[in-house]
Amino acid sequence: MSDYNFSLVEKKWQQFWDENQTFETKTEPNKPKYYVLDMFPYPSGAGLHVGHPLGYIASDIIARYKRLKGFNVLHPMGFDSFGLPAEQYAIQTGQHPAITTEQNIATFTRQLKSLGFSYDWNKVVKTSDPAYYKWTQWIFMQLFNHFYNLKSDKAEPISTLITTFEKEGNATIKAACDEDTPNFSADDWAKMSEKEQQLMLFKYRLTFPDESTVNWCPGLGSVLSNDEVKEGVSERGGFPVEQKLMKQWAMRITAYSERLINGLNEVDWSDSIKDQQRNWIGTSQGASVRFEILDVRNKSLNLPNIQHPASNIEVFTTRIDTIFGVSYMVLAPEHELVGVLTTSEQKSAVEEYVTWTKSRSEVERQSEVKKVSGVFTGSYCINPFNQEKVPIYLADYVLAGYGTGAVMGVPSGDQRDWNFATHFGLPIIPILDSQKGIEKEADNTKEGKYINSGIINGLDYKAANEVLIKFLEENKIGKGKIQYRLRNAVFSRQRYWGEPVPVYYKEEIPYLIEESELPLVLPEVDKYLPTETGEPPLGNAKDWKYLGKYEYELSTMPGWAGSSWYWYRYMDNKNESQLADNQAIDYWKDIDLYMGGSEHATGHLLYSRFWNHFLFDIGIAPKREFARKLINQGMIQGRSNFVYRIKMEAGGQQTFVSFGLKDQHETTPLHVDVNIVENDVLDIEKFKASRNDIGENPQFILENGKYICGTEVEKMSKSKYNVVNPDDIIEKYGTDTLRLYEMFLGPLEQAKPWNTNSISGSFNFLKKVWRLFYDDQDKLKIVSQEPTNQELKVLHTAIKKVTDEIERYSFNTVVSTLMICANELAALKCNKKAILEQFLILLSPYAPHISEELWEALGHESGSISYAQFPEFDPKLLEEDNFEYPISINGKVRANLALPVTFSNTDIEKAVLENTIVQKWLEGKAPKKVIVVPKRIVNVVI
RNA sequence: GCUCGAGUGGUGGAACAGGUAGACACGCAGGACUUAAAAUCCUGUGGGAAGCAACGCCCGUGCGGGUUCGAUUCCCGCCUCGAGUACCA
Repeated sequence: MSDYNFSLVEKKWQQFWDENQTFETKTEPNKPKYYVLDMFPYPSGAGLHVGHPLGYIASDIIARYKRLKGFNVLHPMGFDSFGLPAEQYAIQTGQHPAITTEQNIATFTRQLKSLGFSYDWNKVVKTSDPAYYKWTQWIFMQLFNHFYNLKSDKAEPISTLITTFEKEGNATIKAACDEDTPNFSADDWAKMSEKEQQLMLFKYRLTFPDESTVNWCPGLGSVLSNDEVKEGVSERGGFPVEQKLMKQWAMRITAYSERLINGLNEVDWSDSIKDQQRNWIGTSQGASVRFEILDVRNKSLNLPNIQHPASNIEVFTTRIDTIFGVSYMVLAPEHELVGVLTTSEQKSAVEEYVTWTKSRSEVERQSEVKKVSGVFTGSYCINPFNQEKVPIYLADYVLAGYGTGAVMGVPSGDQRDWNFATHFGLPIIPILDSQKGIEKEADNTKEGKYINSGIINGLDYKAANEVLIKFLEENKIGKGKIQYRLRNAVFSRQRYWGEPVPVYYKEEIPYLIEESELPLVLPEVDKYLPTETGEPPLGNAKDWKYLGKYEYELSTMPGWAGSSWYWYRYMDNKNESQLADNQAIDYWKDIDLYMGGSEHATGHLLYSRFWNHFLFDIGIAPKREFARKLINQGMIQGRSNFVYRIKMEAGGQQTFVSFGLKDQHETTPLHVDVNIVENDVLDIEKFKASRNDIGENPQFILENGKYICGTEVEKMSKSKYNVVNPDDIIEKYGTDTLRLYEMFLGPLEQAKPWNTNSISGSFNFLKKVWRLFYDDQDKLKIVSQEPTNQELKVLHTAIKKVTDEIERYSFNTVVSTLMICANELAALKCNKKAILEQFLILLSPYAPHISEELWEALGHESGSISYAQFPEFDPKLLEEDNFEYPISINGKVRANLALPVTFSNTDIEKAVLENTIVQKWLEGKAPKKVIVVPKRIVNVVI
C-alpha cells in the first residue's frame, strides 16, 4: 500500500527538528526581524484541548511563512506558571505547587511538540522561575522608585521629586498623585519626620500601599481585580465577592489613562478590543464644580472640626450646561463628608440608610438597579451660578469610586435623577425650550435654547458650555475636566503561589530590599493556607526576615505581574544581569504579530500596555506599544451529543430512541461522550461498554439502521462529555491533518463549535498530495522535465492567491487554494519536479511534516525546506490573450464574449454591440448606456 | 439600556475594491473497481415550473425601503443571534 504513513513521518521530523535545533533563533542584525508571539498558557493539569492550538497553529504558519520570506523569526513559547489551581491542589494534597507545575509543563511541552510547532525551545520562559521573577520584582522596584510627571508626561525618578521637595516644596510639581495630597513648602518638607516623608512619597510613587475598597472573595481567601469579577462573583470558582476596606499594594495605572487611550491609535488591533479598552478606561469630558456647603459653621451641624477643609462639595458632570436645573445634590453613602453633613434630626435616618446599603451584596445591588432609595442629610449647599439653596441627599446610585463620589441632580435632563426627584418630591426645572413631557420622564436633549438658566439664557449647547467653563475658571469654583473610569490596579494577592513583593517593613513603613538581594525567592511553608492570625500563607514561613530582623511583605503579586513584560525575556532568556540584553531588545523591538484570546482585552492586554509605557519611559522598551498587530482567535466551543432515553419507571429497562424519532415518545436527553459518536451516529457497542448506568440489555430504536444523536453547541467541558483531545485526533489522522483542519474550519477570529465530521476532507487532501509524488507501487514518479505552460499557470495562480490570502490572515481560504492547486495538478497528471517542489514550499507552513518528507524525497538536504525561498509570483504567466467578458443587459448576464485584453474600452464597446445576442436584445435601437469594467464585465443598458 | 460583531444551500463556509452568489470541504444520491467491505476514482447536488431536450426561463444572501446600469457588499429603518459592559453623573 502506497499510503502516506503520517505517524512515522511526523515522528521522524519532530525528532529531526529537536536534534538539529532547526528553529534556534539568534539576533542577526543584518536580517529583517519578525517577532510572532502566542499568549503563553497557564499549564493546567488537564493539558491541551482542541481549542488551545487554534491560535498556536495560525501563529506557527505565520512564523514558518516569514522564515520562507527571508525574515529572522522569533517564535517562542513559555508558561504563565503562577496561579490558583496549583495552589489549591497544594492545599488539598500538600504537594508543592512547583512540582505540580513542572509536571503540567512537561505534559504541555510534549503536546505542543507533537503539533509540530517551530518554537525555539531554548527560549522557554516560566513566570514561576526565580531567574524570571527576579525581573518581575525588579520592575516592581522601578515602579516604586518612579512617579508620573504630568509636565513631561512621563515617569521620572522619585529622587528628582525629593530634590524638588527639598528646594521648593510641591507647589510647582504637577504629577499624578493621590487626590488628597496637601500643599507643602520646602520648610514643611524639612520638618517632616522620616515616616511622614515616606508617607508623602507614597502619594506619588507608581506603586504604593493603598487603603481602599477591594473585591474581597472569602471563598478564595483573596482580593480580586475588577476584571477577575464577573457579575458579582469570582470568575474562577464562582464564589461571592464583597467590598472590603484593606491595605493593598496598588499600581498607579490611572497616571497613564490618557496615553493608554491615545496609544490605541498606533496599533493594528481589532475595533472590538480597542473599544473594550476605551470603554474600560472610560473617558468622560466634562467639568468639576464646587458647591459651597450652607452654614458650614452653623451649630446645628455636628461638625467635629471647625478647621475641616471641606467647606464645599465637589461634583463632576458631563452636562455642566444643565447646572441651572439642579434641584438636589447626592453623595455616595461612603462619602467622607457624610458624618459632617448629617444634622442631628436626620442622624438616625442616615445611619439606618448607610447600614442598609453596606449590608447589601454586590449581586443584590445590581439586581435592584431600578429601585429608588436614598435619604436626606438635613444639610444644604449653594449652587454657585444662581445662589439657590440645594438639599443634600445620600443615595447608593452614586458610586464612591467614580469621580468625586458626589453628583448634582438634574431631574429634567436625566432619567435617574428624574426618578429620584419624583420619589422625594423635588422640583423638576425645565432648562431648554425644546424639552418635552418632562412631567412624565426626563428629556436629555441638547437641542434648543436655554431657559431658566441665568447667564446662558437664549444660548445653544455649545455656546453655553464655553460661557460656563469660563465662569467656573474665572471664579475658581471649578474647571473643565476629563474624568476616567479606570481605577488604580490592586496589586496584592493573599496567596502563596505568586511572586513575593520585594519589600520589607521598618516601623510599619514599607521599604524596598536591596537590588543585590534579588530574586527574593518564595520561602518554603508547611501549609498553604492563611495563618491562624489571618495573615497570608507566606506568614507560615519560618525565620523569613529581611536582614534577619525585618518583616517581609506577606502578600504576593497578582497573576498579571509576570505576564506584563514576558515578551522581552524571550529575546534573551538566560541573562542574569539584565532583564534582557539591550542589543537584543533593540533588534527585536516589539511584537509584530500577537496571537491570543479576546478575553484578555481589559486584563492582560491593558496591564501589558501600561507596563510597557512605563518601561518605555525608563528607557528599556524601544516602543510605546508592545504589540503592533493583534489577532484574537475565536473560541472553539464544544459540540455536545445527546441520546434520548424514553421515560420509564425507576429501575425499568432502558430504551433509547434515535434523534429523528424522539418526538413520538416522551424522552430525557442525556449527554453522550462525543468520542464514541461519528457524524452524529452513535457507536452502540462502545456506548454500552462505556456506561454502567444504563441497566441490563438496553434497547435502541434506530432509524435506517443507525442511532442518530442530537447535538447542541455548548462550552467545552468535562461534565458535558464534549472535550476533544488533540492527542486522539493526531493518533487517528496525524498532526498535519489537524493543523489543516483547524485552519479550514472557518475564519480564525470567529467563534465556532468543534466538529470532527469533515476532517476527512483535510486528510484526503494530504493523501492526494502524497500520490502526486508516489505511484501505486510506492515508487517516486517525479521527473525533471520542463513544466508546461499550463502547469506553470496552475502553480502561479496558487502562489498569487496564497500570498495575498496569508498577508490578510485568511488561513481558511489558503487551505482551499492549496486544495484546488493539488486537484488541478492531479488532473494534469503533473509530475514535474520544478512544479511540485514549489508547491511543497507553499504547503510547508500548514503541513510541515509531509512537506519535509517529500522535500527530502526530491533530493534536497534534510530539513532545508524550513529555510527555503518562498516562490516568486510571475505575473507574465497569468497574462491572457483574451478575456471572456460576461455581457449583462440591464444588469442580467446574457452572454459571454472573449475579447483581446489589449482592447480599449471603446473597442470593447464596439465589439459587444456587434454581437448577435446583444443585437437581438437591442432590436435595432441604440443602447442608452454601455458600461465597460476592464477585465470584469460589460453592461449594456437599453 | 449602551458598544461592537454576525445573519448566505442539508452542514462548515467562499466571493480581493459594488461586477456571472454558493469556490473549497463535508454530507447525500448514482456509477466504476471488488466475492464483499474498506480505500480509491468518476458523475450529480440552492429552490422552482415546464419539458423529448436545451449550454434556455423564473426566484434566491434575515426582513422592509433607498442609491446604482448592476448590491451578499454602500445608506436608512426593523428583526434575530453572539460578545463585551452596565446606576460612570
